[in-house]
Amino acid sequence: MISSNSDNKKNDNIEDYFMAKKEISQAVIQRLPRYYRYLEDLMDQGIERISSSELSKRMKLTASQIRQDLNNFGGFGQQGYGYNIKNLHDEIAKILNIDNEHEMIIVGAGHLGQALANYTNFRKRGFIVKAIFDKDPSIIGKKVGEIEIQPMEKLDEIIKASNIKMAAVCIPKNAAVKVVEQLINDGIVGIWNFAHVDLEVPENIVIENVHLSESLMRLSYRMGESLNAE
Amino acid sequence: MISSNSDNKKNDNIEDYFMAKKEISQAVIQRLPRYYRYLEDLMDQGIERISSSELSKRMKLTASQIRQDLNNFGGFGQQGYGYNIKNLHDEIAKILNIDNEHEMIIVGAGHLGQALANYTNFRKRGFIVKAIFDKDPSIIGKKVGEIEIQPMEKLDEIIKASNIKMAAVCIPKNAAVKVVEQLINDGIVGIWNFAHVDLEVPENIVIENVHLSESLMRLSYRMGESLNAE
DNA sequence: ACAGTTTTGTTAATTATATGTCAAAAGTTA
DNA sequence: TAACTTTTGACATATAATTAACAAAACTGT
Repeated sequence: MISSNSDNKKNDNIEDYFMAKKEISQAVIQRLPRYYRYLEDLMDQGIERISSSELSKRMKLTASQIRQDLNNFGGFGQQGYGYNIKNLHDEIAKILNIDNEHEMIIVGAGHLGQALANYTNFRKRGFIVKAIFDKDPSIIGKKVGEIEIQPMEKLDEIIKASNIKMAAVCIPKNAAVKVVEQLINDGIVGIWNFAHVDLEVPENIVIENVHLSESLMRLSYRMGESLNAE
Repeated sequence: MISSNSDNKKNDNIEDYFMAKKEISQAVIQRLPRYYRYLEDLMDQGIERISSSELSKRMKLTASQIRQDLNNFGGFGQQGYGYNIKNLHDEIAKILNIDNEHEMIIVGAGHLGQALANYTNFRKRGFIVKAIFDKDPSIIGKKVGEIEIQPMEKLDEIIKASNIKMAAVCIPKNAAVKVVEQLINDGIVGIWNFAHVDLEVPENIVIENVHLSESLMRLSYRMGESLNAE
């Protein structure tokens, strides 16, 4: 076989080819924040460097997988040395797009919405809750942490007057469908969805689902398996 | 090649072989609760039957995948007819081990713990919160929904006096490691872990992690990708 | 500076997952 | 009832993800 091109990897389209942008698999994206967490912990322990082999023992992965995952984004390691933890941590922060602050809003000030609003760890990672909304008049004006619950009527106005691109949706599924449409019209790009519904959105909009009841069902399933296995 | 056994599928060990228990892949387990949710919705809409092809359109999967997933557990469909929704719903409930009630406790009565305790949807699916615990004396005795916040000192006593096998852990990671050890000693089998740590547990113990900050980071990553792609 | 060790990044092999195909079964219609 | 349609379950094929292997690079100790 004759080829004028030594790079015979499949390319879905010519744009990808020229941009040399390989598609990152969902499995890798899934693991990425976990690497970040482990690197954070290692930094806190004052450790400076780590090999893929040592990290693989701690994370219960194969060293091969770690190296291959990281090499999707660049060669961050050094032969004979391993990875510099601070450096790798910062690189992954860049990849995850958490090397800068993100303003966000929360729609729904029920228990879950309030829990998210109060969750100081998010702020530590640069996620700043700018506003929280609810339709229930009896709680509007109430303070959640440092911010006041706003009526839904203010949603469009507040988003449009800001640079907010991210919204957590913590309302029942029926309400969620319409609100999400509204959010997208207002310029929201990323939706952290806690409603029990798969939202249909244009392809430039990003949805991250947190279906807690599905998680609980998986726990239940595996408990059943585990008890059967005895 | 000559084989005395027409079943030439790989078997990891002789026990699996004799029990005819095929290993269910994580990918399937991941999807199972989603099938359940869609079937529930279909029932609510009063629809009686559905083909894998029609369901595949709604769920954005291939019909082939749906049939293969379900056939891991049995042949629930009928040729020329499809699947009876009520029947399949009930079968999946059995598989997920949610055809009976599960008592559970919540450790940590912070915002998240309280949010879970108040989450009526869980009760609807048969998950009953029997107790909620916290170490903060200032909130002990306070009511969350119908139950009172108990001091951590009562943890062992209450679990041992009951048949509770499931616990949600909503406390900081440092505290979580010790508390989980305690829970396991008390007879807890399944842990719904909201702490930012990977817990080390014996292999008969089941952990389902909900790492919210990792989910948020994935959202952030994908938003970065989406904005770059423009 | 040299010999030996560690460890990466890359390519190849293996395993796992998803998709496509089709005979057989059951439904539907005339 | 007979012809035709639908649809499954099983299996075969294709794609994706993980693990293994190893040459080349950089480190370590003498």
